[in-house]
Amino acid sequence: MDDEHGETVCEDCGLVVESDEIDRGPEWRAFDSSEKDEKSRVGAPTTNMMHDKGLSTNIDWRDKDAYGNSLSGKQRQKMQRLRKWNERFRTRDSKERNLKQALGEIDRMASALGLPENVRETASVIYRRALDEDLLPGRSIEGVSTASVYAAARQAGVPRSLDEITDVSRVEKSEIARTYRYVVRELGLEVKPADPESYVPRFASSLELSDEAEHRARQLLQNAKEQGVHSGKSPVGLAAAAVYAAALLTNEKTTQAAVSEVADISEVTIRNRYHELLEAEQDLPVA
DNA sequence: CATTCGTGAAGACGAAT
DNA sequence: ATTCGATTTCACGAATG
Repeated sequence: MDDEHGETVCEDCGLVVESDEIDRGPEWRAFDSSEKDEKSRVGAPTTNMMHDKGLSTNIDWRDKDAYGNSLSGKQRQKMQRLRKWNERFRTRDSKERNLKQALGEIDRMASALGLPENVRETASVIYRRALDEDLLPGRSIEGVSTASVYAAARQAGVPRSLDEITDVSRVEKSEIARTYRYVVRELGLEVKPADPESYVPRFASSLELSDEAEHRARQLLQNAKEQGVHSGKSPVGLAAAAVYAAALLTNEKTTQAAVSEVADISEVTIRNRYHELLEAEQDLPVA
């Protein structure tokens, strides 16, 4: 194992057997200590991202015995056969293969969306449950996978909008929404309405706004929350409006068009929302 | 000139029936 | 399955700087 390059290299011949495809780059940013607590996690020993939870037998690809000694020719051939059979058992029934494919999709989409690993884990768990409950018939693997990712991201407090999800998925938005609702209902999943604040960090950093502006945006949202200004309004729109309003208040250069761009929200909606936000701000004493 | 603002019609969505 | 009410979006023109 070549730790420096993250590659698995055959010690005998130098052949690179497997390059590490896992992105080890920063997955999330913590903007204050409370958020850090929210986002950080401690690695669990088992993982649901592998179709067998990583618990099934794996036969090492190296032709070494437990002590690291090389194997004789006869033993090598024997090991080859064992590996082959082991592989067959692992992907034996259709459910297992189904899972394998779905988890691959989940991983792909999660990567494309820059979602942290714990979200992929959650998505995997959700999919696994859906499969166990026989929710699959009549629905595509892709659709359920996508719905799982969507649900997982929201549960983890790092929501992605339906539009963003749609971009990386191979199924229609309407189908994702439909499947998502179905899965949530059938599995009794608890998904609170998305918190507008959880969108703020992403928008703010995309627009390269100062930390101060970002903080203002949060204040505006909390303020609005207390006054119940938001209800039935789109959380994304609220977040976008708060970011825009905060940029104005801190004299930073941004346009409605720019915010609208990164948030995938129409300018009109931003206009409507940020008026409401500023009104709410005036009714309450500023901190 | 770019950006922002307000309007009314049209589409999308969820809830209720 | 359809209807209804609220929200969002689009397209436009006007105002602001």
